Amino acid sequence: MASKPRIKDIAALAGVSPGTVDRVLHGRGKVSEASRIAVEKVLNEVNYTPNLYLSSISMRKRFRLAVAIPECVAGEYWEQVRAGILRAVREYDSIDITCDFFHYNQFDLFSCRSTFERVAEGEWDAVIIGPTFKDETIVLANHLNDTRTPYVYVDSMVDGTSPMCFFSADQQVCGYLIAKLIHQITPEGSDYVLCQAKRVGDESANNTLMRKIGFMEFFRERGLENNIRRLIFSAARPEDNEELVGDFFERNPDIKGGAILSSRGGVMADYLKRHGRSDIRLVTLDLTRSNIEGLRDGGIGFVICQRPAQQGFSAVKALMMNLVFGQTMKRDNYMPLDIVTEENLPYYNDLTELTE
Amino acid sequence: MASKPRIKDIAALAGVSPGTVDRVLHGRGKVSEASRIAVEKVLNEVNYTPNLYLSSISMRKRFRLAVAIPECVAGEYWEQVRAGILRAVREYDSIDITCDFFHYNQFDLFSCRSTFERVAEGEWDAVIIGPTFKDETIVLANHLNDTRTPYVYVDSMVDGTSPMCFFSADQQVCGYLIAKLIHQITPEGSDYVLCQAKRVGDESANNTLMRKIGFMEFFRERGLENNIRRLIFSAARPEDNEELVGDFFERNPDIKGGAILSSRGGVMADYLKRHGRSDIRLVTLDLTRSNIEGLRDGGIGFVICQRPAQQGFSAVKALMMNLVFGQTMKRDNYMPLDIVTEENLPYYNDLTELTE
DNA sequence: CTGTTAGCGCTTTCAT
DNA sequence: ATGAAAGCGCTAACAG
Repeated sequence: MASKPRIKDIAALAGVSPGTVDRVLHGRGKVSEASRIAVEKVLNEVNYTPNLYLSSISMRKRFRLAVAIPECVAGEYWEQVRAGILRAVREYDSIDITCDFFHYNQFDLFSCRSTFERVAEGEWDAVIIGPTFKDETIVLANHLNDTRTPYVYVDSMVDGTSPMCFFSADQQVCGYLIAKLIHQITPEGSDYVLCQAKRVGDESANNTLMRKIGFMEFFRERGLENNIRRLIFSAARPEDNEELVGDFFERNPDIKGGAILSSRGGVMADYLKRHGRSDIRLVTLDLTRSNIEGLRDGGIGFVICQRPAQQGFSAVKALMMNLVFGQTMKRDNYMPLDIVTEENLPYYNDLTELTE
Repeated sequence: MASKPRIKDIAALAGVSPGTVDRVLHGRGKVSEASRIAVEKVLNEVNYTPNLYLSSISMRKRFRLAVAIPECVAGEYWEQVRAGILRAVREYDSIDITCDFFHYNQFDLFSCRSTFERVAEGEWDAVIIGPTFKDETIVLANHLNDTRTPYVYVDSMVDGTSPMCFFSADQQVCGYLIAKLIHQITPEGSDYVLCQAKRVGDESANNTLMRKIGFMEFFRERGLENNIRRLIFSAARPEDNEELVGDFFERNPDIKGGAILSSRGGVMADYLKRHGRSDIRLVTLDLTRSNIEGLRDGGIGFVICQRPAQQGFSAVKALMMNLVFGQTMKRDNYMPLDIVTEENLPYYNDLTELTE
């Protein structure tokens, strides 16, 4: 057999018609025991793999995706998720997919609620959700369960729901890793500051919490938890920090390292730079525009990247694999936590990766 | 227009037949000026994208790939490249691709030469090359140029040839990064050892050279080049190292960090572990089985990963995009240099990544 | 229950 | 030069 076996070949070998083979393959329609066995016998001998693109075109199917995620600010996290989604949709261009975006204000519960309600009103073949508010997500998830619409999460899992799968990073490990890195690049006996951006709902609260747990775990293991200071700063209005943060560092002269367990590291880096505190090393999260700048000018030592674009890409791919090709994948999918420095930064486009 | 426009739709709009549209789209056959303009006008208005899988099946094309790479040892670099290639072939299962592997002994020039000759004898639609010996690669590349067979490199570029593209990591940056990491995790004023595995041809020589340049560059920038010691050890026969390496560390008591600019870090880690020298931190290359072990038990601090599986995957994808879909991509493709620690290791399967 | 047939979108051949 | 028609592999509707 030079080329790949086709349904027609299998039919001939089994002494039945192509129609029957199709029925056996997909378990649809009625097939006599005898034919089924004959076909299955042949299938076991030849390694048949269907041409899935042909199959999807023959079925004349269209796929309507809804994407419910926070608003996308240029150069920030969710825009990268969105870019990954769009890339995947383009990659599956041969399949008739359309993709409707529903963005909500991640700092506004009511915005999330009404957006999710609009999503629930539509008819979708599948939904991608970027969860921020737990309760609203559960409502939407329940609705999708009722209507038997598959859905997947990006960025985080929401307990008490049953998505087809989710794409996220292990946040506790993320926090632990940040702690380890900041500890490694500072002198023995330093103090550390754990900075938290004041803005409420900046991230899915649970994610930040898990990161903090991992972060503290590292220092506790080493009996260094007393070297950790806390600082709450304003991401929305950096000018408010001048006094606040200035006071803080004056009172804590031994601080040599800082961690920001959100994507707002750039704000701190900027402050330190303006005040000539290049002795304080920072580690933060996500390759946002301002963090990239911080890496480049040395204000930030390491950035941990959760591959947002790949999360979006994978979400679409997982749904397509399931809807079109009937394939299932494991539910829990953790992205690598990329450690990005000034040196390897140029190669982490997170988008070119997906071209492969 | 609810659904995607088809050739038939375009034909109708332009007042010609589907056959003519196809001719215009692909510039094949003869088409009158008038029809061409009419069709192009419509094409500019509707955003036509062909269903490429359908197209490739209609053309009844088959693609035969040859893959000429070093022998694959389980758990080592080239096996991961191979896994990525196989994954991609499976992903493009709907296209009729076959893939023949030709493995050579990367330590044996004659093995490489005769293997490449066998590749040159075959008829291929495209070839993937993992170069080790420069001259033999050039011979093969020239032959492929003559027969107008597209080829791509994985692992490294070979100057003086013109592949369709290559997938590699920037080796100089890689060396620089290793230097930076080892410097960061060791106390101020340490000495460092740059270890080199004795085995000839262990890597494409040029790769190792570039890494060394990057490595030294880092220390030179900081005026620390005199803190670098050199050590040549045996990767093939670890037992030879007992005395050799033991002597070395006795004569150089201030060494606190070591770099191995090949994938053989595990051998050194093993030595240090057996001799209770957990104070010496190591950084090395590639997620081989033994390096993974070293990361896990703490003998190795960081491993830099060049994403071999993704290189293989991308190589196939690039060729398919070109052969089947007529798309071209940029020639130079640098993989990210992943910094792997004990913590993020579990998420760097490098294969699950490709599932996306 | 099952074989036959028409059709999916794209390409190619063959008359015209 | 160009339209009509057949074919690629797969599915679905329709007879029987």
